[in-house]
Amino acid sequence: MPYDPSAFPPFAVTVDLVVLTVRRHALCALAVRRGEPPFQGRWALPGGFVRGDEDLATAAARELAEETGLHVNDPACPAPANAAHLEQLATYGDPRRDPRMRVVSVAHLALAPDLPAPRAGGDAHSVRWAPVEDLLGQDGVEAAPLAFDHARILADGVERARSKIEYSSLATAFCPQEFTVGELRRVYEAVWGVALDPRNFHRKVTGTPGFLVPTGGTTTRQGGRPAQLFRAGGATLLNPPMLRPEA
Amino acid sequence: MPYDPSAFPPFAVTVDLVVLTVRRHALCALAVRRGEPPFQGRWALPGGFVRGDEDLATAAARELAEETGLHVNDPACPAPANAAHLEQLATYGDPRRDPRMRVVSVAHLALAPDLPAPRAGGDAHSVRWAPVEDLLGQDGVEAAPLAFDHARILADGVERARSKIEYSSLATAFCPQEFTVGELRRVYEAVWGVALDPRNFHRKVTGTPGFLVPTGGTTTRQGGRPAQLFRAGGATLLNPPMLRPEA
DNA sequence: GCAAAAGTGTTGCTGTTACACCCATGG
DNA sequence: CCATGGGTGTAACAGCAACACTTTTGC
Repeated sequence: MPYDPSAFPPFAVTVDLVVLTVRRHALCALAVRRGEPPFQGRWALPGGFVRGDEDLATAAARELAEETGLHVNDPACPAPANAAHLEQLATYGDPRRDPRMRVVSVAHLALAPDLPAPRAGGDAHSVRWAPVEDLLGQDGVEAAPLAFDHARILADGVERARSKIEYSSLATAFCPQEFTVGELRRVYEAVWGVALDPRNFHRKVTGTPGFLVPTGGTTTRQGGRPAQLFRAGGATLLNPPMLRPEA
Repeated sequence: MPYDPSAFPPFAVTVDLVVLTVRRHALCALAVRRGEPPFQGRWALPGGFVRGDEDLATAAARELAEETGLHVNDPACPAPANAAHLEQLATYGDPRRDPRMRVVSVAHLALAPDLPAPRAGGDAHSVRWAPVEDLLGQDGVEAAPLAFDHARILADGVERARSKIEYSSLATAFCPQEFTVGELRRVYEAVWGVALDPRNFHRKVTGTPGFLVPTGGTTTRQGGRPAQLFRAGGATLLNPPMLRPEA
C-alpha cells in the first residue's frame, strides 16, 4: 500500500545551502546569524521553505540569489557575470533535527567565485563568509557550533567539493570568468589544504583537452612573469583525474 | 526570514528504493506493479511514506525489509545472512511528479546479492526482478515506461552504482558472503556491460590490501580449476580505482 | 641585479594493458 | 584427452612525482 495521499504525516520541506568560495587562500562558507529561537544568535546555513509550486532546484536557486545575488550557471549560456555552480547535496530528515516540528531539508551545494557579492536583503551583521575551519572546528579545536544539524551538512558539502574537483572541472566555478593557471592551482590548494607542485599542475591542466581554453590575454596581477589567461572549457569530466596528495 | 514553522505548504514525504542485484549476468532492479491509479498496472519502484517519527534511512530500511526480506548491512557487525548495502541517492520534488498532490521523494539505493529473496507480503504477480535494460529501454528501444519519474530515479541509481564500484569495494555487496574472484569479476562485467581481462582483474583485486580476505576454502561451482573463496575485507575505498574500459 | 611567478625538459617510478603460459578439475 | 575456468610472468606503455632549468615581469 505504498501511496495513499489522503493520509500522511505533516512535513515541512526546506532547502539549505552550503555556499562555498575561496577567499584569501581559505575555503569559506556563507553563514547567517539566526535572529530568533531556536538557536537564536547562532550561525546557520542560509535556507528557507520550498514554495508550494516550486521545484527543489528552483527553490535553491531562489534562496541563493536572495542571499548572495548570484545566479545559477547554466551550461548552455556560459558564465555571464555572477555565475555559480549549484547541485543537490543530500537530504536530512531526522525527526528531531528541528525542535519545533518535522522538517525535511534538501541541502544543496553551491560553488561561487570570490566576488564582493552584493548581498541583497542581508545586512553585514547577520551574513558573513567564514572559513570552514572556523565553522567546523579543526584539529580538536572546538568552534561555536552551528545551529540544527548544519555542521554535519556543511561537512558533507565540503567533502563533496573536495572529492568532486578531483575528477571534474568544477574547481573553475571558484574562479572568475578569466583566470590563470596559478589562480586555479591556489583554488585546489585552498580546498584540499595541501601544496601542489606548480610545474606539474600546469602541465596537467593545460594538457587535458577541453579543460582550459586560452583567451589570448595575459595578466601580471600575481607579480612575476605575465601569465596566460584562460576560460573554462566545455569538458566537465577530468580523465585521468587530478590526484590529491595523500592525507 | 528562513524559518516560520507555523505557515508552510503541505508536503508528503516518501522514500523510493532502487534495489539492484545481478542475476544471470544482468543488472536487475526490483519493480512493483501498481494496483491503483495513477499509473495503474504500470511498473514502479518500491517505496512508501515516511512515518512521523521515523528517520529517512530508517524508513528506507523498513521498506527494503518489507519488500525483499533483506536487512541493512551494518559495517560494525559484518554480513550475517541477507545483508544489503543501503545509501541515500537523491531527492525528487518536482511539483507535478505526482498528479494527486505535492510529494517529495527521497530515493535510496540498495545493492543486494542474488538471493531467491523471500518477498514478505508481496505476491509474484506484483513484484519482480527486471533487467534494467528492460525497464529503461536500450539503444533507442522503448520500454513500457515506469510510473511517475521512476525511470529517471532508476537511471540515476544505476549510474551511481556504475561509478561507485570504480573507486570502492561496493561490488562485493552484490556477492554472497563468500565468493570467488571470478564471481566478483562477473559482477563488474554485468554492472558495466563490458568484458574484463580475467588475469589482470585477478591481480588487481587480490593485490589491493584490505579488499579481499581469503577464507581458506575453495569451490568448483563454476567448473574448471577450483577457485579460492574470499570474503569482503574491511577496506571500503579502492586506491587506485578499478578502471572502467572506455565506453 | 634580484625576487617572484610562469612555464619547459628530463628522469625514474608506479600501475595498467595485452598477452603467453601453466594449473587443477570434470567429463 | 580436452574443455573450462583459475592463476602467474612479463614486456611495452602511459601518467605522475621530483627537480633542474629557462623566461619574463616589477622593484
